[in-house]
Amino acid sequence: MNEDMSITSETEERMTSKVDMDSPDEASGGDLGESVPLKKGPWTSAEDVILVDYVMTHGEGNWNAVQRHSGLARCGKSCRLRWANHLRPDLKKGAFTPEEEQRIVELHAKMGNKWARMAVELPGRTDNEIKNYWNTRIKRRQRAGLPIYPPDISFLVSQNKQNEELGAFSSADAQNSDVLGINNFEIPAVEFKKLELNHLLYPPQLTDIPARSLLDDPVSNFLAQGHRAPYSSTYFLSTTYPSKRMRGSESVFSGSNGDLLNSLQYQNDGSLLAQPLGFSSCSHNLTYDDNRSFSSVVPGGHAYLNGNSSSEPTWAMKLELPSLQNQTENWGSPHLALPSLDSVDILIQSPPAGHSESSSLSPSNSGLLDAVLHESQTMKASHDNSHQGNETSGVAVNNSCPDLKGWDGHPISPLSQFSASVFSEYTPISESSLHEFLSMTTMPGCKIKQEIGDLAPLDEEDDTSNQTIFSSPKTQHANNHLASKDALISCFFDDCAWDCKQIHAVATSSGRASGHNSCSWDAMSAV
DNA sequence: AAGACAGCCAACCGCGGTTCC
DNA sequence: AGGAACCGCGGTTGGCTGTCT
Repeated sequence: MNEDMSITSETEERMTSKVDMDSPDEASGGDLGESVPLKKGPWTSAEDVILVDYVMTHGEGNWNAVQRHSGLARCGKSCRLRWANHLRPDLKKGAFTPEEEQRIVELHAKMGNKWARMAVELPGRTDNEIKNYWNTRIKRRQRAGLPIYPPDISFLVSQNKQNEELGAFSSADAQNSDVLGINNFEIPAVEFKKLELNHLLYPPQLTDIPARSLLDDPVSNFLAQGHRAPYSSTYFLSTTYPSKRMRGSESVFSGSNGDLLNSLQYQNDGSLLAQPLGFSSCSHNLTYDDNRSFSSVVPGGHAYLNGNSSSEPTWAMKLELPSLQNQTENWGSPHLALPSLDSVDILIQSPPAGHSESSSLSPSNSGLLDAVLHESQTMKASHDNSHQGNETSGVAVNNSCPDLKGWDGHPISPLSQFSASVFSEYTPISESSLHEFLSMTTMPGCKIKQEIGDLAPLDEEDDTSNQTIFSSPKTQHANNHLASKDALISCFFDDCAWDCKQIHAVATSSGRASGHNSCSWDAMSAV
């Protein structure tokens, strides 16, 4: 279908093609002759053949030369896009599989709107595809009032966030640990320096605990659960369990959210070992009310808005969104009104700047030690405030959305509420913390764009070996050149080629892994 | 049957980073 | 050093299609 739609007939070309000489991009990128207007609109099969022929001959890159050398009346940018999104031989066609969808959710939780990076993790898929999928999905879910992420992913993200924060402080500003109240945990700082979502410090059993189970008896269930959440994926089992990182009795929740979590530790065999660690740096408390449900008392928490308890991970956010800044007062308002869907979108995509900054500051990131110090002080103040008045603010938050729905439409679980709450750990809602927030938004270094990949690229062997098949267009070309051009072109327009491409992708991957790079595309096409 | 609406997707646009001269 | 060219990314647009009313 995609191929059919993207390759227009000549008749359609006449109808839809248009010429735009005014585009500044083409003016800058196109080195064409004065008389050759650049075409826009859908590509024709003839143009595709020309482009494929050119790429197979000259390789990828230097896209503006395509027009010069092949006569294709397309700007370089358009050529690159066409190749990357439709003509590359390794592209996977068809709808996303459930596994891919799950992966996208996880990756988005980890990376935010880093479509290109996500595409690297999803072999055969393009950033455009993923982006379109996500945008559609997000709109649908928002419209339905559902959270963006399933509770277990929210939970993972929230824990990762805590680890990130601790990592930042433990290594970059260890002397400020007293500010955080972190005094007596002995986890080596190195564990925090390299954290990313894939390397969470707890085993899958814990990630898979159905959030709902906590509703009945949070503590005992939390300690004893071994069954799986409905959304738990094999991905978690295969990629998020860094056994080599699990030393004996390491803290599972190396973050700082609440005494319960702080008290949980895992042994190497995955069994829980309850041991209070005695640190609690966060500004909210976990409470266990008469309704036998957890409530996370936080000074703020936009994650609750619109029922989106599973907020966007903060490190995925950009900080320089004017619209976000405009939301500040609403966050600080003691009588929060539920935002419109549009504003929720903004909120989902852009949590409070101060918050984002918090999570963005890792030792490997930008070196903004000042910012770290500043936030240390902020956290200290927030911590103090939480002891003074978090009860009231927390109740307000928890009562503000009585009919929250979970990922699958079920009432939101207390665990996911907790997960959402920890995102908002330093989100201002009280007057004092609002001031902190406002001060953070104007502090130096506030315009950092947080990118998780930049934070934790240090331990890449897991990711690259497990997930990345086509790591880059350049390397892809190195494989492509092995293939016969004719066979390749025939595959492009052959409905049966899809499976070949998948096989090719797998074979290419395994070939690389084993040091065999000579997987022939011809051979695969013949399968 | 037909119009409205939403979903989907290809393509475009603008911007920022990098490289080249 | 600085400007131009190139490249890639993320956001947005517009057209097609399917579904609903």
